[in-house]
Amino acid sequence: MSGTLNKVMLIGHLGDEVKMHYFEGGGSIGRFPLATNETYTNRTTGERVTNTEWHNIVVRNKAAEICEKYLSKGDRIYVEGRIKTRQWQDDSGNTRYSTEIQATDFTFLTTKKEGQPADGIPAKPAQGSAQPQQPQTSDPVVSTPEDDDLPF
Amino acid sequence: MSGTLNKVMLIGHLGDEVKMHYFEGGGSIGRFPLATNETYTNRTTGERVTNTEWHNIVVRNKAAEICEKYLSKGDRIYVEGRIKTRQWQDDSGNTRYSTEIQATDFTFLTTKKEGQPADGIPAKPAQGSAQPQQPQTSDPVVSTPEDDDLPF
Amino acid sequence: MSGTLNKVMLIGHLGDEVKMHYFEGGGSIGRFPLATNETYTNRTTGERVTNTEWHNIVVRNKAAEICEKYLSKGDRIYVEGRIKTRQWQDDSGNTRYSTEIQATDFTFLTTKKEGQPADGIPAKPAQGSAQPQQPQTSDPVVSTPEDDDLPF
Amino acid sequence: MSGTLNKVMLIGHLGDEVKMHYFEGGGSIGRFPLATNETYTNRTTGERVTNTEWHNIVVRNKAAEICEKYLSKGDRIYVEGRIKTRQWQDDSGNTRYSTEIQATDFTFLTTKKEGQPADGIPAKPAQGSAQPQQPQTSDPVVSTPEDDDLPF
DNA sequence: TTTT
DNA sequence: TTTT
Repeated sequence: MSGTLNKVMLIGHLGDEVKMHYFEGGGSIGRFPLATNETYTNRTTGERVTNTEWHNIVVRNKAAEICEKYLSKGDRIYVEGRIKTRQWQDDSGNTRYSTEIQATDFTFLTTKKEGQPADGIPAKPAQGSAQPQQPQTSDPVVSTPEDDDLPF
Repeated sequence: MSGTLNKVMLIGHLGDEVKMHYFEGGGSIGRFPLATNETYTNRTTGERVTNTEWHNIVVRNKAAEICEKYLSKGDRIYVEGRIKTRQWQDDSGNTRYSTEIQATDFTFLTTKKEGQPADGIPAKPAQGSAQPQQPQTSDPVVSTPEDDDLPF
Repeated sequence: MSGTLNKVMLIGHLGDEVKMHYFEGGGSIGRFPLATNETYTNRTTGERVTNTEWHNIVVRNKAAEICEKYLSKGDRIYVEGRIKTRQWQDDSGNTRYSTEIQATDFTFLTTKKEGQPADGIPAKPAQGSAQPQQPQTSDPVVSTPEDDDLPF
Repeated sequence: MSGTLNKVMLIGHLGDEVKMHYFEGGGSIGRFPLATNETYTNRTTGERVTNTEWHNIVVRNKAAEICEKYLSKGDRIYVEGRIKTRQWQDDSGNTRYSTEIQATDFTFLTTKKEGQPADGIPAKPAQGSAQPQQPQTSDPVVSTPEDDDLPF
């Protein structure tokens, strides 16, 4: 069942700090809002209008901790991931939907001042492999291994 | 205001027919649900589980009419677009959110039997340009020109 | 060192069979040409012209073996990867360049007839992880783990 | 003729200034090298190695002029486009290949100091459409209209 | 030839 | 060398 693709690529600015949530089993999840902009030119008035789109970014485990450590409100980041719409029942019994971007890769685009890794963070955290005698290639982007996903 | 990117790329199957809506000014909009799949292997039980993600695709004007004409429920399509979350107030006065994919490009991936264009639809419909003496390059994908967007 | 992105996404048809090469250490590499098309409308003559672009796809290890097993000349596939230009000296001492697409993910788009996996191939081969009590999420696309890259 | 996709997405730094070339018919072309990085950890020695990949970016017409005006060596940019491999015969009669990225969209990622548009450049230059009474939506990224392509 |  |  497949032959499908669900991919999102965003470049935007953090609208707030990364909010972490830690689980008993040792896992963690980080969330932050990301803003992208779109510009209109109203054909009637000729004025330019900017619309902001907010995306709910979700990162997990080591990647989440890296984000929390190095990202701040206002920073620019490239995020790659997939769209996930969760649904739940509200108090009135209505089905409600919430769409998130589950991040799988990201790259920091804000150049930080001091001894901060900005871009140069330890890529592919926790990929945890050990094949001797061969170089391990890692992306310039930080990838979140599928292996340590949590069950939600 | 910008330096941002809001891009979605999906390959999936139509969950229903394209539903058209025509406007007085001559514009039109088409909507259809698109399914992408994700596969889990439950680590405890070892069984494989498939989750389906549904995306609300929105196409406009000529592109919408092409989709309505050539796409059917079950067909596979590549869709490129941007994420747009609209909000409105429900009857109880709560703010509700609905996330759509506003398609900017697409390619039909289902091979149709008869004299149907399947892939070979007239690309870049209504791009409406006329620069003489030079070949017009057009993408293999159908692009929806920004110019004929409607105000919503 | 980074903050960069090198990503290629292709949908095309195989121009030939997957050619495998096996290494002593147990690794393997598969290569095949992939065709994408672009359509021109010549503005002077009004005739439509199709240009074909050929991409050199390179897949490694388990992913290569899956490709060899299930892909044939003419099949359609989605390939995600990165651009890599290798250079070498030709017989005349000139520097020559060859650009390849090193595949990191792919999805088969040709629906196969019989009991062939077509889409439903065992995703994420060899990701080889073992974290108990949690479901392993895997993409609908087949990912080639970075860990088993070979040194070239 | 199609159902194919040829898409490249890069974030990198300019290795040199934008080199312009103007044609008699009024068209223009801009070229610049773009660097992306990839990081290895050599499994034997444990040392981290950075490999740089150079991409030949080609931009046309108004987009080229915007690039020349606002981009400098070292600047970071997001480039979207397609892969195009050109071939020609060298002096020895050998067929030689050169792979370029024909840019279709881009976004400046370097924040400029002074009154420079950096990100806020006039998007969608020369899209040249005139549909009254409706807002024109334009991407945050600069798009190069297909219409003014030149015949090479 | 870029960047960190 | 693919596909429509």
